Amino acid sequence: MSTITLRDVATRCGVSTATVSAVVNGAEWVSEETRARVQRAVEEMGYRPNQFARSLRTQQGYAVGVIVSDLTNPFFTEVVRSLSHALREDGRAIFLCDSDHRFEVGETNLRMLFDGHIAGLVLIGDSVREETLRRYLRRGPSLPTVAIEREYGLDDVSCLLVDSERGAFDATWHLLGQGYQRIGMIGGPEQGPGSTTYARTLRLQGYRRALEEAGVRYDPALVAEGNFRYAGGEEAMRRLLAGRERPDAVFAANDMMALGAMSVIRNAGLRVPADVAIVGFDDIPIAALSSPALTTVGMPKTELGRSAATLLMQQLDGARPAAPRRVLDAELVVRQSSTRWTATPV
Amino acid sequence: MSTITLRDVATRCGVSTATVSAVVNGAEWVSEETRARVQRAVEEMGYRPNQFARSLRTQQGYAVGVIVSDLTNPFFTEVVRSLSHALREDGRAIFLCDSDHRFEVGETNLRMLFDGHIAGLVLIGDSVREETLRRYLRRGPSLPTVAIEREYGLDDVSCLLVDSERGAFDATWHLLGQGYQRIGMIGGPEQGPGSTTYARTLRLQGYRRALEEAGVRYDPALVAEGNFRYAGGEEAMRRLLAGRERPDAVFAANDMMALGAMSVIRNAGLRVPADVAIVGFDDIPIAALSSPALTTVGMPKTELGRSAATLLMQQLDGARPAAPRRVLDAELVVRQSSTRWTATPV
DNA sequence: TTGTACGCGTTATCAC
DNA sequence: GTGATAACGCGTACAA
Repeated sequence: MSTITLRDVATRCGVSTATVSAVVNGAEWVSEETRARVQRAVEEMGYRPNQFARSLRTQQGYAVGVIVSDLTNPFFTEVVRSLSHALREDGRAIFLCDSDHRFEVGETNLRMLFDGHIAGLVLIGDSVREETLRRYLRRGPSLPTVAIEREYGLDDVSCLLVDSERGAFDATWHLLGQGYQRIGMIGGPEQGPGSTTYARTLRLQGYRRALEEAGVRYDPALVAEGNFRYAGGEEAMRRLLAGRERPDAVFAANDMMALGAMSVIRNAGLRVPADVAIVGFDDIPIAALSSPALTTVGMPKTELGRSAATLLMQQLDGARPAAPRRVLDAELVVRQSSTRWTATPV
Repeated sequence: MSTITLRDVATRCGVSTATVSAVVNGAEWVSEETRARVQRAVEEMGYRPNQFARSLRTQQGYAVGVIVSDLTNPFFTEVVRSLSHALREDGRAIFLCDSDHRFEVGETNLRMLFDGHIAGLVLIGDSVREETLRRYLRRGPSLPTVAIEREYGLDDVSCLLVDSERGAFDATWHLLGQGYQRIGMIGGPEQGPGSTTYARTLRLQGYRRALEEAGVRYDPALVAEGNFRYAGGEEAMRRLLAGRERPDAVFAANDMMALGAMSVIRNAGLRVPADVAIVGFDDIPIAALSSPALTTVGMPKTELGRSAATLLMQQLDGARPAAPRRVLDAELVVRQSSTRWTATPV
């Protein structure tokens, strides 16, 4: 019942541990004959290499650390899902951490991951301050790292981003096209976690650019700060409704907040989209299910996960990434929550 | 830049590695004075124990493996969140795997986890066949294992369950009380992954018991098989609607399916709850947001995660668990999707 | 109360 | 082609 070691296989085959190790790791220099013999023994005895011993020796882990800012947000789980799928194919395990939108938690996670000697790191969302990450990364030979939706000014971190500016522009433009006049926005937090995501900055910019191009004056009173969570959307929407002149449309920087806003609007006795239109961002599965169905900007979630895995694996294979910064596209998905003049759904 | 080892700290303090090790691991026998000195050196030098070396030596990992059957289902993420939170407090990392409702994937995951030498295992949902689990568990000294919502007939696996029978009974009874006559059900899969969850069996039983106690004949034609996913709910509902006499209420074995069913109902031009009422199970966050808001049976998600962590940690501390089987309660949450006679929401 | 020395299972560097 | 053997960093008998 005790575990089978390299040595066990070696003695059984009458070869040395070095040889077995070579076979297991696919080294070139073993004769075809012994290779076959060893391979068979490995199978028969059910030998599995001890990762601890291996990692201790090679000074390099095999698991990939992943820190995600909110496991509760379907956008993130979708990305994680696709990421973990791709990584599994490569035989890599995932240390998953949820930073819960808090830097302290994210940084605790980071410490745990480094203590566990991971092979690579994927940061999804805004879980860790740049300064902290830099400190950790400096400690050793550069750790393959990929950031999703957050740009770090560190050479050896490849960033996987989405052109949210364009998406936000499209969303706002669409609202303008529907005839809405006072278009508000619920943005991300202006400080702390989330504030430095690619998403926050660009979605605000896109919104402003659309207004500008349409010749609509930008009114700061129509922009409320959220926190990318449902409750934050509710709160922000309440502030917006309490304002002097309420908006007749709202673009929220993500779907969770959009849904929160929607509930507040309806609880206030207003109708979506007749009284207030609403557009979100991400296209999480619920967006299509809410009622009215939520117009939103679709993020390439699966693609994000898959690309991150690819980027990471390239780095793991020793290649300094050719393009350490990659930008994907987002696409507007029009549903009922923003189409004023069409019939209400059945 | 090279890593600091136990020995570095030892020489710096002029003590032996054994002493440092003792301090780090909180052994009793070190004098207060040296302890302080060592502790300070540890801090100053930024020493971090090498987990690989430690685990290699102790033959025991520090990470906990978690296999969840569907990361896309908010019920599971909620449980994982709470679990990982509790485990982080204990300084344990989590290897998270998504089995995607497929045994092959789940079992691949299991293999990876065992290769990684985890300290404990948590199975959420139905990811792994009992037979497979038994095989793995037999291989070594018993690995602390907790199963959530799935009962395994293995001595050293503690099972954390929810009394779904009662919840399902309540749900069905509630529908009967609302005056619905032909109450259908969308259940879990009858074979393969999901079929052996606690949830599937008990929710069906509760449904049947309620009918029975109310003196309503059980009609197999009103029960459709689903797969715990949104699409499965849609499909099952389509079959139900295509039946000779359509149900006027449907109890779905989880919320994802309930939501799928709801969309099919509405697309068929029927109204919820006027024409067909619907009740789900789990009380995932979307349930409250859908429109009409979904009546459902609330699972103690946070509690499940937390309890699993506790159970696991007890086992990790060497205690054979007192109650290897623990059953929590579920509670009916009545919302609009099942209340025929009340006004429709604003 | 502290130090010495060995072994955990691998991989890498030699010498054969 | 293959086999000894020395690390990798830590925990822990056991001796002092």
